[in-house]
Amino acid sequence: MAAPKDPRPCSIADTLALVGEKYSLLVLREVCLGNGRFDQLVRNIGAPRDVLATRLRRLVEADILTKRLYSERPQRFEYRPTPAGLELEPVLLTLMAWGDRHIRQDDDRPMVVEHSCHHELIPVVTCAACGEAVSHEDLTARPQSPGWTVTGRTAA
Amino acid sequence: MAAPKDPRPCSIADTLALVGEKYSLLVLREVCLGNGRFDQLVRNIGAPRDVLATRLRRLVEADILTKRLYSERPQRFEYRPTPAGLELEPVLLTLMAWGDRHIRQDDDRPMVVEHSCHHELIPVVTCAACGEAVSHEDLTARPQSPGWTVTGRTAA
DNA sequence: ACCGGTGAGTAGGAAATCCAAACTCACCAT
DNA sequence: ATGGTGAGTTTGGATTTCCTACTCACCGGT
Repeated sequence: MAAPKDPRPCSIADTLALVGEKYSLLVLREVCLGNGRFDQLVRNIGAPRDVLATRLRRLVEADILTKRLYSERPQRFEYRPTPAGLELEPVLLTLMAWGDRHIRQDDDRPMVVEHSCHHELIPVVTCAACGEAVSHEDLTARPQSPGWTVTGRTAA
Repeated sequence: MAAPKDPRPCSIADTLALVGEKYSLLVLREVCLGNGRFDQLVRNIGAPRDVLATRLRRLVEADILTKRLYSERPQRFEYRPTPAGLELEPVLLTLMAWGDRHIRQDDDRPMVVEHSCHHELIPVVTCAACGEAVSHEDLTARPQSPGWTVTGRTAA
């Protein structure tokens, strides 16, 4: 799992090293929906139990999930998202919206999320500073470390 | 890659089936930065060449990338994002911001993205209808198909 | 006490993937 | 002729994943 060659330093790569393995983001989906028990996860995700156990260990270790005891006598645990885990929910929402748009262009979406404003949630990524929706042409990459060669719109 | 058991229908899972394999999103990162040539990708990502070739084929097939000829006589290709591919850029930005916040709490970010408003881009996911930043407590999941049991805040 | 059921995993070997390095093929430069 | 580059493919071995079955602890009914 270490560097095969010398990939460049990148927070995207580092984040994916934590949550980019198969099923990890689906675990987060379930846990955000409140389905945090092992057998629920197995059923809803369809992952092998051993892989799931491994993912859960890593996600707890990365402080994305916490393991909560919900029954003392037969020790039973439930996984819940930490604040850091909840901050990944926007990633899930954006992925879901993309799939809804590009994979099922018909209206057979398997789930709809409603916002507290009583409209269906259509997530839009905006710039915190100006509030505008972000589009590719408005972005300029500014590498902070050497090794980042960018051929496109790059500031000096 | 088919259903191992009966995972529930989900656009997150379907999208991850396209871009969730190892390196796929890093390929998209490079391509969005303008580094679309094979050897650049190998160097910048650090992936084995055969795996990269497989990923590129799948991403082209999924209409996330296109293969463009940039030199006739020695046939040379370059990969570029399609409109659908560009719509995944917000996912990358959100992952990057998460990593910057939670993995490197210090200020040694490897890259900063600047928005056309001349401020550093801090991506925020908002609701298209009301414009508010999305937070977990404001969301209600509304399953559209059977098989979705949600224990948390679910509308009837 | 016994039987079946549930929840949370572990064990084991087959199947699929991944990895690194070497190789190909087509072209250009010296 | 030799060397170099770009875009991959091949090869063979190391890792992971997958899936079924098993364990262990407990509970509920009879």
